[in-house]
Amino acid sequence: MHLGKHHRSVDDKGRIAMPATFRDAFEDTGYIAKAPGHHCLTAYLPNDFTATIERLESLLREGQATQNEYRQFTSSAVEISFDAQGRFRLPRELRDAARIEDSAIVAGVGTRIEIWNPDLWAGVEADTDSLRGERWL
Amino acid sequence: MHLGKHHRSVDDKGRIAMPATFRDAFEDTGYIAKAPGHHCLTAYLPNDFTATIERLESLLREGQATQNEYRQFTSSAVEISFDAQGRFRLPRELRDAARIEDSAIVAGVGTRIEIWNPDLWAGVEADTDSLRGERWL
DNA sequence: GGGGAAGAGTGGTATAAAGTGGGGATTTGT
DNA sequence: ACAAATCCCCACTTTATACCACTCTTCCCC
Repeated sequence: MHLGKHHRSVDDKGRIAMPATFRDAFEDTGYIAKAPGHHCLTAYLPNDFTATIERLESLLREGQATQNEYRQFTSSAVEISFDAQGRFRLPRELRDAARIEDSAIVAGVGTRIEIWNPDLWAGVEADTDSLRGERWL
Repeated sequence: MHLGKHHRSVDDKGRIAMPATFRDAFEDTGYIAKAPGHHCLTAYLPNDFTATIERLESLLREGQATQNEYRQFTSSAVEISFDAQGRFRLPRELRDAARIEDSAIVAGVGTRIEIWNPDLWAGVEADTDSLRGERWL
């Protein structure tokens, strides 16, 4: 379970520090992929990523997902590794897709970890219309 | 598992650099064949290629595939080898079939590696109709 | 509460690897 | 024998990786 929101700088080499609270869950590697719609990126633990791929491949075999869907997800994904300071590299392709420049929000979203452009994340927090917590609190 | 998308130049000798992340999976050789429909090419590791051929031959024996299907796939395939810089040669026949001229997209698509004309690949990414990630994320 | 140690986050530099382009020898086909 | 294609080197540029240095916060322990 991933919780908490962290602001992180992204240097000109695309390096970004994984918040320490999340980093402990990764052993050595992890995966980053574009979220469908590309409003943000999603970071996966190795096990979660392979499980996601298998779920998608299963849908593909059943004809419930398309080859292009599979192409977009797999080709957007990259394996990451951490340097001695706990940073990983966010390829330019992914930074551009999520409109991330020199800083980003790394947010624990329960089952997943998302990486956002700070301005777009502000939009998430401003969206109070859909807040109807009385249904689940 | 092959992941990531790479833009590569194709020089006038038909040479193209296999992205380093994929190249490590090939020992010395690999195979390239036209993908059915010929919108792109598919690169296979030696083991994957023989497995694919065997799957096709099995379908052929069961009458689930045609001789012409078998002819087209096997006759389009070429064995590739890498030069000291990690490049392989894409024969003109295959370049023409996939409309590849002076650059190409090499994409890791999970179980396979595909080689695309950049404009045609843009069509893949523009196909967002089928994106319904909520089913598998 | 103050001092010290450890951890987290950020920035820069040096080195290695990846990608690209080209020349020239050798082979192939006509 | 000639032209075209292929192969084998070499050279250069860009990008990624590994290291090192510094600041700031947090957490102990005295």
